[in-house]
Amino acid sequence: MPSISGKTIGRLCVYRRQLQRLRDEGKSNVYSHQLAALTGGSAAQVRRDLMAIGYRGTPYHGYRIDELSGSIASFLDDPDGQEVALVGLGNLGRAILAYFDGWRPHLTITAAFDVDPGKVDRVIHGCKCYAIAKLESITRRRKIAVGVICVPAREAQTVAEKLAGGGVKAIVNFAPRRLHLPDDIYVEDIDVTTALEKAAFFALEHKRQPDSKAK
Amino acid sequence: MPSISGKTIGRLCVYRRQLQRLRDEGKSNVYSHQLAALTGGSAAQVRRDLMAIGYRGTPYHGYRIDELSGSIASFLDDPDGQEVALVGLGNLGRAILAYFDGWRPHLTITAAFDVDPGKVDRVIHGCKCYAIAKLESITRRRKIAVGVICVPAREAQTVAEKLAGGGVKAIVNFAPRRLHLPDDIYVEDIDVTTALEKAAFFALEHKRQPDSKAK
DNA sequence: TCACATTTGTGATTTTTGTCACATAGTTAT
DNA sequence: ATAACTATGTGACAAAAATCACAAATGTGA
Ligand SMILES: NC(=O)c1ccc[n+]([C@@H]2O[C@H](COP(=O)([O-])OP(=O)(O)OC[C@H]3O[C@@H](n4cnc5c(N)ncnc54)[C@H](O)[C@@H]3O)[C@@H](O)[C@H]2O)c1
Ligand SMILES: NC(=O)c1ccc[n+]([C@@H]2O[C@H](COP(=O)([O-])OP(=O)(O)OC[C@H]3O[C@@H](n4cnc5c(N)ncnc54)[C@H](O)[C@@H]3O)[C@@H](O)[C@H]2O)c1
Repeated sequence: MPSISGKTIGRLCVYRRQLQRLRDEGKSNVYSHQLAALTGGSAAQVRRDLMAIGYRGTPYHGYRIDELSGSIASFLDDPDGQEVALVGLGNLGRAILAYFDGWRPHLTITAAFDVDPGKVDRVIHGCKCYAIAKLESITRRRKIAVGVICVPAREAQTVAEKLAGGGVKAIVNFAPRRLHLPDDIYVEDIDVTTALEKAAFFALEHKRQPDSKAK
Repeated sequence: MPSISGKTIGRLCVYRRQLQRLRDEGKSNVYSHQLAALTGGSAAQVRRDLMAIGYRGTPYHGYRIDELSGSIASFLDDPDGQEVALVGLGNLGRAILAYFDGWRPHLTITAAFDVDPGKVDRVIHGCKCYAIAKLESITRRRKIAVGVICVPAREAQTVAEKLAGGGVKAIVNFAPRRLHLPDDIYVEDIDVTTALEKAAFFALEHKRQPDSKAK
């Protein structure tokens, strides 16, 4: 079975976003090399990725934006929609809640959890905050399969286990800790600190060798 | 010249963070397989990465935590320290500012920029906010080489060009837009939306095939 | 109609990344 | 000593990802 790579999935998300933008601009067709320029890849890469989901363009006309968009959507999205649980309403958690508030209807953060009694039972950015103790029962009852972890690093593992216990199958983890979970649970780490340190390193390289053209 | 891969750089940052934690726990030595378990890689991977920076452990004792930590630091860090400029003090920008406030001294966010007159000239989370018009002159004068973009997507390209114009050499970009910049400027994208959509996809896979053991 | 330009789809190839496996070296126990 | 362990460093290998390059398809224009 020709399973599809995680990198391709990521790029498909990016393609789709750019397609939406092109459609808003009134375009109806797009070439692989245009999509490549917009997303920072190569034309061949784009074609390979689209091949993976079975959508076929037509030579000379490229891809029909609406069709391709729909093709990606039917590949990536749950037609019933998906709910997301977010744990930890600190600075980051609230920023994310605000950002995704009113987001596309098929993927919505519909439950938040925190230990802080000052946040529990309030509605924040359109999302009800529950006590952490209710996490497992609520995710299980509502069949929530996606979680976001925005709690301090020390709490991350515990929270991850609760999410897993509540039937969550995929987690976006902002805490700088490797989560130890059953193999069948997908974890996408977002490590802001590492990203910054990495950038700092490349800036430093630049200072160490003021000439090189390396990317 | 045996240039070092970006992936290795990223992992070195992660190793270092875990080393610090181990040291705080009073440990003085660590084995490659322990570091691997802590960071989610393999022991061989860890050894390869450390080989890349030239640090050598000793069989049976593994690596000395303080030495290795220092080795990584001297490889990654600017001994003079590095300043970072953050642009866009919205929800996300402020969360990041709060998070890195009082961070390790060698990498500090020391200047923030925004268009909003309500934020300009105030000090937020220990960081002075300047008018966006002053970006290029301030980064240039203070030789700031690292920037973080937290402005709305539509403004990201313009801001990126200003950063580049001010001599910034590496950028962490939170806006969901591919930045078009000279090749010698490093860009690290952090795409939260894609991360969430990707996680949602894998959760969905789970629902589509309730059996598979795939990671 | 036919030469020519443009773009897709994909086999072949290259480049990058990660893993294996084992010689080497340090440690312990007898 | 020396046998038995344990862990590193690294050449050889395997897997994954990206790129190349070209046949096939589509449109253009004389
Ligand atoms: N803020 C950032 O920009 C940023 C950047 C990088 C990483 N992170 C990571 O994201 C996480 C959150 O960061 P933050 O700045 O929002 O922290 P924060 O301290 O502002 O917020 C943490 C929130 O989690 C809640 N919490 C604590 N323990 C909990 C538990 N067991 N169950 C449920 N809720 C709990 C707290 O009540 C608080 O609301 C941290 O792991 C941090 O390392 C944040
Ligand atoms: N908040 C999140 O969790 C989140 C998640 C994913 C991506 N993002 C991305 O991060 C960026 C910021 O998100 P946010 O939620 O903080 O948005 P926000 O609207 O809360 O903040 C944007 C800030 O940028 C400032 N700004 C606007 N134009 C500017 C300019 N030209 N120069 C300087 N400052 C300018 C605004 O005054 C405002 O303070 C966006 O691109 C968003 O797509 C945010």
